[in-house]
Amino acid sequence: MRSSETISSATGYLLLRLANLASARMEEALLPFRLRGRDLRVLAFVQDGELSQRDLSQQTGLDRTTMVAVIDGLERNGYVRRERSPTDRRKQLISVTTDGRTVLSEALTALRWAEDGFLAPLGEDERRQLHRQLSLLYAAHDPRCQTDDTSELGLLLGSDAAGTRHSEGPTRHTT
Amino acid sequence: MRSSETISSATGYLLLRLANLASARMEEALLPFRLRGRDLRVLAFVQDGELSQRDLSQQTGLDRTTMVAVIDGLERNGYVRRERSPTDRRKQLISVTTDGRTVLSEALTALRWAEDGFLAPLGEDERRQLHRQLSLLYAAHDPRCQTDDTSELGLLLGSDAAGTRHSEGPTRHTT
DNA sequence: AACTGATCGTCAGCTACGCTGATGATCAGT
DNA sequence: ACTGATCATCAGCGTAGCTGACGATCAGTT
Repeated sequence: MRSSETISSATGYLLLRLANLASARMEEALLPFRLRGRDLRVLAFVQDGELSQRDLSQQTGLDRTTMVAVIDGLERNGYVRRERSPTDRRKQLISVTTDGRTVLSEALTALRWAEDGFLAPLGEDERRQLHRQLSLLYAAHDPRCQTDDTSELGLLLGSDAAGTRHSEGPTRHTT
Repeated sequence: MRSSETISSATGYLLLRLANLASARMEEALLPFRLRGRDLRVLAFVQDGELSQRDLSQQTGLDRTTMVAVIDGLERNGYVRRERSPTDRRKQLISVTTDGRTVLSEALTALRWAEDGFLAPLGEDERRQLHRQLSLLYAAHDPRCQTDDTSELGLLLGSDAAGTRHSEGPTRHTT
């Protein structure tokens, strides 16, 4: 048995390597827009309404401190604006500018091109299937999409258990 | 139209975020083995035969300089050995130790546990489908997995073309 | 045998990322 | 007015990956 096959055939491994490759392509596609991947990610959510940086952090999954830098960049390029919330002056409400809206739209299009290229090896149906499975999995894992009762805890325990208490499973006696 | 839906529904986006989540779990699962994700990745390929660090770099997709550090770590833990090739004394042939073999096997098992947990939200069939699509896509993109006759060149051109010529697509006049 | 160009491993140094912890400003409740 | 919590921000840490350079070694040429 070749162990490389063992690991190459692991779904998680495939996921990671493919994400790497896809990421490279996407970054490349976004280059001319002066946007990094995470910038677009944030920008896309900004357009949904007047959100605070905190909100954006949670929605995008980025760290709150990272968000500062991202917004800085977007603001420097004139894609978004910072405004203190009138009701809660601690918050910075982030709003997209017309420039930002334009760039977002163009960048998303460019991204789709890149994505299409990346997924080209798959047929129409396979692509749809892939998208569906990924969506399901993402919905199940993203804390943002959880119904409040099941809550993060339940799922974490449910699936993490395999990882955390693997003292029952494969153990490693730290020599 | 909410643009967050636009980007959240992008397959590439899902791929990236899921890879992030999966990666965190896998790293966590490997913790007790004193292995990082990339360590295991390398270790798995080491077992395939006596490969040079150069070979490993290409196979795993890691940088040649990164490989030095990875091998250093693996060697420090006694999982692999460095030996100069007798036929080409520039090369370092990396071979796995019995300790390394044991750890690899255990770690792979732990990884499967974690993976199962992560994929739990999907049904049996969905999981299989997902794995299949990912495999296909990976095979199409990874230069290493190409059948030797078609050769790296052919498929690279075949699939890269769609991504490379996106200059035909939406362009951005760098003002 | 000497010379040239290429290859391999290694190292120093740079850049970028994400995170922790602390700080000042602000809010909500008492 | 006081206390505790929340928000944005900043400094700093550790890590990852990459570039560029270097010595050692190989293959081919003369």
